[in-house]
Amino acid sequence: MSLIKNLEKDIINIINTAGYNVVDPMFQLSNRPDLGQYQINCAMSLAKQYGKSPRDIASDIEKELEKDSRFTNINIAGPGFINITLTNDYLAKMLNMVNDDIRVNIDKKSNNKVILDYGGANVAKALHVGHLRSANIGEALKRLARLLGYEVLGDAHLGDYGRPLGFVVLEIKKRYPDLPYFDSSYTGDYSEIELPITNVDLEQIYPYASLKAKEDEAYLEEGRDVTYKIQNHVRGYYDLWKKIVEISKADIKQIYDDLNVHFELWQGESDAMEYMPELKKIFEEANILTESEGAQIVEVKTPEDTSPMPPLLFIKSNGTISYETTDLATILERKIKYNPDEIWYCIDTRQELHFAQVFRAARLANLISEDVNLEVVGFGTMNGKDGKPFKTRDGGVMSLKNLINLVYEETLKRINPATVPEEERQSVAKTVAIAALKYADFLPYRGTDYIFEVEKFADLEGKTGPYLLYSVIRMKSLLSKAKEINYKNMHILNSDIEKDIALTILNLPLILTKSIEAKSLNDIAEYLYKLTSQYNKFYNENKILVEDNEKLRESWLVLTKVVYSIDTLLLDILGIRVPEKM
RNA sequence: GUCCUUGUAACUCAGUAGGAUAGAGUAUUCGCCUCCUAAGCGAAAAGCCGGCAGUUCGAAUCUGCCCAAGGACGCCA
Repeated sequence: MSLIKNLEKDIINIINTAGYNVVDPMFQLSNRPDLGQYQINCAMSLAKQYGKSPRDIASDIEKELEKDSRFTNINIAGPGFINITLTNDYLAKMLNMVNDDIRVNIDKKSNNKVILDYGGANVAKALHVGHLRSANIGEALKRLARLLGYEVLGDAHLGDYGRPLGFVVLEIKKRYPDLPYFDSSYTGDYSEIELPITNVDLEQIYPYASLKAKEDEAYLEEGRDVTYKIQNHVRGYYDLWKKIVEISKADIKQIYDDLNVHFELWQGESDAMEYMPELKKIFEEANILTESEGAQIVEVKTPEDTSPMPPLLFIKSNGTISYETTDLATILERKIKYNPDEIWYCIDTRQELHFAQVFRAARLANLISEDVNLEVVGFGTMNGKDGKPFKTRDGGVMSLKNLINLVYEETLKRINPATVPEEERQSVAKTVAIAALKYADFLPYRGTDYIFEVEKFADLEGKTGPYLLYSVIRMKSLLSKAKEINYKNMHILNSDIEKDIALTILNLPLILTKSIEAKSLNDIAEYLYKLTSQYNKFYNENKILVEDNEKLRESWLVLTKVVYSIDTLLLDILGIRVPEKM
């Protein structure tokens, strides 16, 4: 158990000794630092329970607290707030423990096995700015969960199936009718064929084809036929589809690599297809399929529902399957292959109803054990300044590549030539640019929509990714200059700002716990800024390396080292890389 | 129409298991580099927390109604 949680436990015991039974003492960092470091707020709520005045209760608790040598400056304020402060010695002692082993500042949460579905990339379709959110949050959530004890498998769950891909293949057929893929007499090996199409072409073909399908009935019909051929593994068509997936996947992987987003599993929707027969059997045996308007559906509405809950379309009236069914097959696939305790879906909140239907159908069919937690981790939409989903000036969606490039141009201008060698400028600028993007995306709570502005992401000063990188690099540089100095122990916390830093450090476990419970990273992003800016203030006020008082210098170096290690730990959780210099 | 989400400083956002004086960044104004990276530090100014009522010792936070914006609501994924 972490130091801060232990402290809380001790305080519960003290309150019990004072004669009051309490589960949550409401022990927290004070928002009135002038009165004390921490506050205990339970006296007011205990008042009703015990029929006494809150101040009397606070006074009883105060008497017990005073017996504990770790606390000082205990006082009661207002209706019954108890303010306490830790002694300097005790605070320094705790910081030494964190310095010795950072694990005393982290609480494990669970050792459940989780499959985390994030990314949301579609084959042959450019990643756009909205994909940043899923990739970012998903990856960070995975890293956070692992730190707190979970075993997590990240799955890209590629959109590689369905009619859009049929249209892409159709359009390629229109443009390159002589390709052997469309020659039924061709008997050679398709894998040896050079396709005259790059990912850039695919990204252009996709919107063209889907627009044309909307306007042209005959084209639509042809597209359906091609889709059917792909899904039934018709030679040539199926092979071309595989080739497209391959080309597109390589490109998608490259961008994810740049973003420091890595998947353990690169399953696609198509991989779940082999589980369809078994899925159908399970649903038939569960006897929950009914026919409606020519389709096979599962009624998932319950009498308690007050909100819209349409039936799940298991098999569409034209005999094809819906993406609800694909998601159900994927649950089955995951159960068989990985047997997880939980499956988390990091998806746009607009898809929540869809997943609610899928989860209900899975429960009705007893597809997966009742103990397995199926959970949606929804994130908000990136909107433009008009409050509508973000579009570029020409009405298109801005690609993630373009956004990265835009920010890159800004960071490149600011790389310090005195510290970064010429040959490293570009790679450093890219790392800084991506840090700026990712951090800006983490700051708002995941569930709410937020307004996308290029200027916000390209901002390099203030509460930004570059600020954090700059500060961490400065700490690292300082520590490397202190290599010759033997520093091991924190002896003294000399000033208010040093104590503030110490308190922030000790509060880390609460932030991590809150973050994993909310499955949001904004508290971690906020905490990083708080800790780092407190440190920068301290850094600005003191000249550490030239300090004559050795005990003080040693303490300052320990403080620097602890802040540095927490910063690097948290940046790594957010999937933000730190360059050597900038 | 039904349901969900949101409304906090000029802008973008935190804060919502009720707690003391509502925070941050940006933008604005003013200070700080002979010394560990100034992408830094400090200061000032900026608010009827959408509105009205209620619950409570105490409400940005909970409840009700209203106003405004966005989203979802069976054969696209």
